[in-house]
Amino acid sequence: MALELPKSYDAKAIESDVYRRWEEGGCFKAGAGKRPGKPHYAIAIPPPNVTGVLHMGHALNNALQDTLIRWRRMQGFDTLWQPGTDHAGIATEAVVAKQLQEESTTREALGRDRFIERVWAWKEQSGGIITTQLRKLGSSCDWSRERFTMDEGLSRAVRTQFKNLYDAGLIYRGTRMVNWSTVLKTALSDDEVIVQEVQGHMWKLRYRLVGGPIAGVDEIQVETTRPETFFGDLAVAVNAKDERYRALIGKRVRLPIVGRDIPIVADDHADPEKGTGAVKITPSHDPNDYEVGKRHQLGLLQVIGFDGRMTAEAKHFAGMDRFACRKALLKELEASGDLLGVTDITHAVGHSERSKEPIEPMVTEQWFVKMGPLAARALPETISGAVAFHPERWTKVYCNWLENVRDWCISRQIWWGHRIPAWYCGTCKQITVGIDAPSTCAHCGARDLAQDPDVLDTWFSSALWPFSTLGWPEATPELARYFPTSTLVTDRGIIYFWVARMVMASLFALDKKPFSDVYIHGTVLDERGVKMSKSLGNGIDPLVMIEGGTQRYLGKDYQCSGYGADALRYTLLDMTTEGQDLKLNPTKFETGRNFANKVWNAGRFLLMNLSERPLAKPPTASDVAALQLGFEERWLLDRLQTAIADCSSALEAFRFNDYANAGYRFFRDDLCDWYVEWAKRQFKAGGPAATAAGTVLWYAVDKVLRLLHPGMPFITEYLWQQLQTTAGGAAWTSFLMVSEFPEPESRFADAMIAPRMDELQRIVTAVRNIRNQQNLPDGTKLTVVVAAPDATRAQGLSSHRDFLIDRGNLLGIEIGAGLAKPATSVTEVIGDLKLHVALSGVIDLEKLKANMVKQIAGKEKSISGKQGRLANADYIRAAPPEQVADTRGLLAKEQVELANLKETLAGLE
RNA sequence: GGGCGAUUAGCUCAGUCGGCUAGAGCGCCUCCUUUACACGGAGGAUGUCGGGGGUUCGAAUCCCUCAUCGCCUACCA
Repeated sequence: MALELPKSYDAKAIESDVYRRWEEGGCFKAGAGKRPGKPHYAIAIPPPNVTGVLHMGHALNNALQDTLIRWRRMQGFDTLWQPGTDHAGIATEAVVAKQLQEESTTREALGRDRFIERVWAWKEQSGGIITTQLRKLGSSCDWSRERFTMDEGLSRAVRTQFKNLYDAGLIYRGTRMVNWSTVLKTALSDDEVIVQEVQGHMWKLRYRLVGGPIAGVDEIQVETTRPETFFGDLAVAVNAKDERYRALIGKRVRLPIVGRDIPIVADDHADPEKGTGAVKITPSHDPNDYEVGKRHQLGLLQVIGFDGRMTAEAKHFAGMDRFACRKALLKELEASGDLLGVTDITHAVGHSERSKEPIEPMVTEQWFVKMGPLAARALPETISGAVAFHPERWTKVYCNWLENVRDWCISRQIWWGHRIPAWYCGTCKQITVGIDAPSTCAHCGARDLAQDPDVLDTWFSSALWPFSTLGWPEATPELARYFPTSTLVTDRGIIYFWVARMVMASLFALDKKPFSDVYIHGTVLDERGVKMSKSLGNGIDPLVMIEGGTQRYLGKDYQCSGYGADALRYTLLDMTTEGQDLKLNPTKFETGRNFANKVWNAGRFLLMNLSERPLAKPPTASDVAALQLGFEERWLLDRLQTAIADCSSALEAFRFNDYANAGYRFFRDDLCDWYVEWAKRQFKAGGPAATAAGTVLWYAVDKVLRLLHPGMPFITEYLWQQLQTTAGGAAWTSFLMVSEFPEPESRFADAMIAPRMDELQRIVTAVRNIRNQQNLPDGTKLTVVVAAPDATRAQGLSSHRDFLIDRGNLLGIEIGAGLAKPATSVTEVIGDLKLHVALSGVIDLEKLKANMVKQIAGKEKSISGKQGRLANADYIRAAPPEQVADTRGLLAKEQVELANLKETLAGLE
């Protein structure tokens, strides 16, 4: 069976089967694999939009979460990775509205109830594709606990939180200026507005003074980028300190075309340095002007309607789209001579994130959350470190936002979402807020109640996600067991509207933080450094990378045979360095594919050998310790301990690339390149040597599969299962996924061994280098003389004769103190050793000399640097003594090496 | 306007407390189809650590400054 493994790893052939077995084995369930005495570790997934499809950002986000949760699960923690999706109010409503449009109907024609039914139907039918896609990544979520923000339980959580906030005076209804989308016909929060730099114009308008000139002045000039708002002007503001206009304060100007008179008021909003120093005030359509209007009791005058068309106040422009109106109006103003000029400018304009059109600030009655007290409660959690950001720099960004937070507009004039649990009394006009629909008015007892038609901002329910998914407001066992959650893994883009609001919501609802650590990962960019997005055509589909297909990217088609989820995950982990952005292209995943293939083949090699030399059972540390271990085995075991420690500490610190690299280095360099090659000789030798090699190799492979598993779950699980069968066991009866993550075994650690192996490796490499340099084929057997400085060194090296002969592919080796250089030979210097390689053919002397000269130059540079340092009294005084001692020791070594090099060079002349 | 990040090999990036001749992957050059793997092995070449100044015995690393790129943020006169 084992021998039937194909030569190349084909992820497609195993991944779905492995995932199914995990699921059937209950491995994803909360608490799977937990061991006594271990704490809980929980992650609440950032719920993707139910309308969404998996993109590379999701792949990264979930690869990181899965790595963490698998690692903790294997460590025996009581883990929960809570999955689910978000109803994404405006986004989802827009999708269904578009469908209706294609059917030549509208949501209004359908009516509220039927429209919502329609959205649900759509959600049931095609929603949730993304959770299937998450499974293909290998995500080990507890799918039995999947939640949706509009589930009954979560909806109840929303109403409860709303009522509690309302009762606490932290939710209010008020008339405010909000961001208005004329396309979506709803208010938007600041977060749903994206500010874009656009090319625009600044027009200068003339308003004439009423009643003739004053001090020789008969007009006032104002500038605007939005002339159509002028119909709503209720004043012109000037600064009281501005000499130019002081005499005009209190006078009136007449608006052209409409002929309405408005006052000139003094207000600090007018900056004498900016523009003409006089500002037209349109309280209904500009946030600043709204404030000015309030200060001077100017009232309101809406001239742009909620649909973006001009109102009756715009005279003969009424009914015209605001931008068409602008154009027509400018013509008239120009004709009347009231348009004094136009300049091109670049300015920042807010656009609706969803529908893209410019936002119109509008004065409307909306629901708001009073953020000040919530923010004040949230700040100390972060300042104290109870909620810690990684990388740490986001702490400042987050705190800064909390300190300057503005009230949050939470009502949306759409239908898909949580309807605001507030009822208006037809009798006393008062508001009754309830978790369940009240039958009578709480104020007057009347029965004619009408519920507020609006729904809540999607982020209101998202803010409750870490605890609403656990059953809050019920005191469920899950809430007691997994809350607060442990780590939140997310993108910097939603620190404000999601992370901060979860902290505030959680502290308010439960008086507990929602999580302890927030890991902010980078953004996925294309190879040019531009953020990936569907509309730009620079996205890379994770599923195409996993399963294969054609990837259209930056105008070119890439054929991908399917790298597999592990390759995708490994590559992403490898690139995840402390929150830096990731520049990707479709071939980048070869990194992971190649490594996965290497893992596959190492597993194949072990399986082949175990099938020839079966062991009674998978080896434990004690089994290994009971063997007569050779130097090479002890070296491998020592390196393994380092790898285990490095992987663990990297994951503890959210250093995903270090984790990936520590595993890679050990696997590729130590295990494959050195130990496996050595083991081949041992297997050939047979007997106890073969048994020891097989045992140690299995032990090491078992450990390294565990180490790699959180990052590359499929291949490691599959190989591990194959290995279970080689000792007569059965596959799929237990799972690597829920078995123990390695911990360092101190009995296998030996600090003396690595430097010794390092020297042997340098000797072997030197021989290979000479072979290559002299244009000898790899297979050429060579005879080597190692001249050691003394008998002790010679003796020490002699015990590694077999290793040197095998790895250096030598015909013979002679090791001794002060051995003479053979007649025709090439010499390489390795520290205090001289390595003479006997050669029969023609020796390329020039190459040797050039190489020697280069080495000498490098050595001399290094030596003179150290000599200079040691000659410096300040260095001796200021540097730590160990440092100085190290420098002295290294210098002495290098001097011996230099002498050897020079002698060798002289011998070549 | 304010804030943050980045700038290290041809490309993509590591480099933790300032300390040994600055590393990896890809690409490149040479050799090797050796019974785990050519998605491989062996060996090799490649650096003004963005520029300038400073602190220090010592700077890729700390400070100042300039430049370029990116992100976030700001009341659209």
